[in-house]
Amino acid sequence: MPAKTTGASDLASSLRPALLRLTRLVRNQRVDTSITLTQLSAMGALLKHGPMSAGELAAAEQVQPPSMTKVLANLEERGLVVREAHPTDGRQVILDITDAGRTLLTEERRSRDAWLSRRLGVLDAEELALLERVVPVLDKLAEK
Amino acid sequence: MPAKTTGASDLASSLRPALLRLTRLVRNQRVDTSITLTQLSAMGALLKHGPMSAGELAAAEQVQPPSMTKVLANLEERGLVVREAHPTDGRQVILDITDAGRTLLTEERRSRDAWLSRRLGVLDAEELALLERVVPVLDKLAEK
DNA sequence: TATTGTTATACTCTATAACTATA
DNA sequence: TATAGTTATAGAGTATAACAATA
Repeated sequence: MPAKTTGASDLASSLRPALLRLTRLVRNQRVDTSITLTQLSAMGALLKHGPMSAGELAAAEQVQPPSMTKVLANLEERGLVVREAHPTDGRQVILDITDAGRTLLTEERRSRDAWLSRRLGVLDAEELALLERVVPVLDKLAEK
Repeated sequence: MPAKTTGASDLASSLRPALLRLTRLVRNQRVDTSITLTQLSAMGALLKHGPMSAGELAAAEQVQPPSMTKVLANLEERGLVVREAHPTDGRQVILDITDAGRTLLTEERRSRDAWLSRRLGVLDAEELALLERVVPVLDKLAEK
């Protein structure tokens, strides 16, 4: 008998605190304190999905536009992303990651991954496989 | 061929932003703004594991002791948890959830679960089963 | 001395409301 | 008028450092 079927409500109740605690653990793992997990994630979205408007990026990252404005101001100041004018709509701002951003993202991921990979070491092969398969499910859930 | 095996490093890279975004979505779902997800999670830990010291609770919740002090001060003020003296160690403070805390926790879970359960509706049966099985894995990862 | 918890302080993250510029 | 983004402001969440009380 594989995985007893609990209700969606039970799943919700157990998933919520599990996400909260694990995210705290991951967020506090500040390898290089000069860049935060939030900034890293925004840069990662640009790298993964390509250039997009500030509004689109805010939506993709599940934050409100003013929050993204702050993140972007910081990233632009450091030359990690660039703002470009939208070709036809003067209101929109198109963001793209720079080469410096790509380099930093790669380096940061390497050191952070080293830490998380070590944590992942407490899991057995079956648990790792399970976790791997669930990542797209988490993405789908957050997509809205 | 089920689930191509990627490296632990790739898994870390994809898991991190997925956790961040989904937690933002869940945290911002403030059904009743009078209590926060952090407070709810602390009460949930007391309900699940029984009375424990402030330090133990901080460790279980993956926060530093001063952060937990703040959370507990708020919860105690509202009569949702109680502080009791440790029988033999005068330094320690033992926390327990009150009946009022239990009641509020149950109600909050109901309304929050209703929302998350609706979100879970975008998943198919296989994805739900997968998610259910991964919750203990996330807990194990966060346990440290 | 070492440990438990609290106080003091500060920074990150994020939100809502109000505003500006463009459509 | 409606939309995209920014500025202003505030609150939640969390940390580190310093302290008090007890072991």
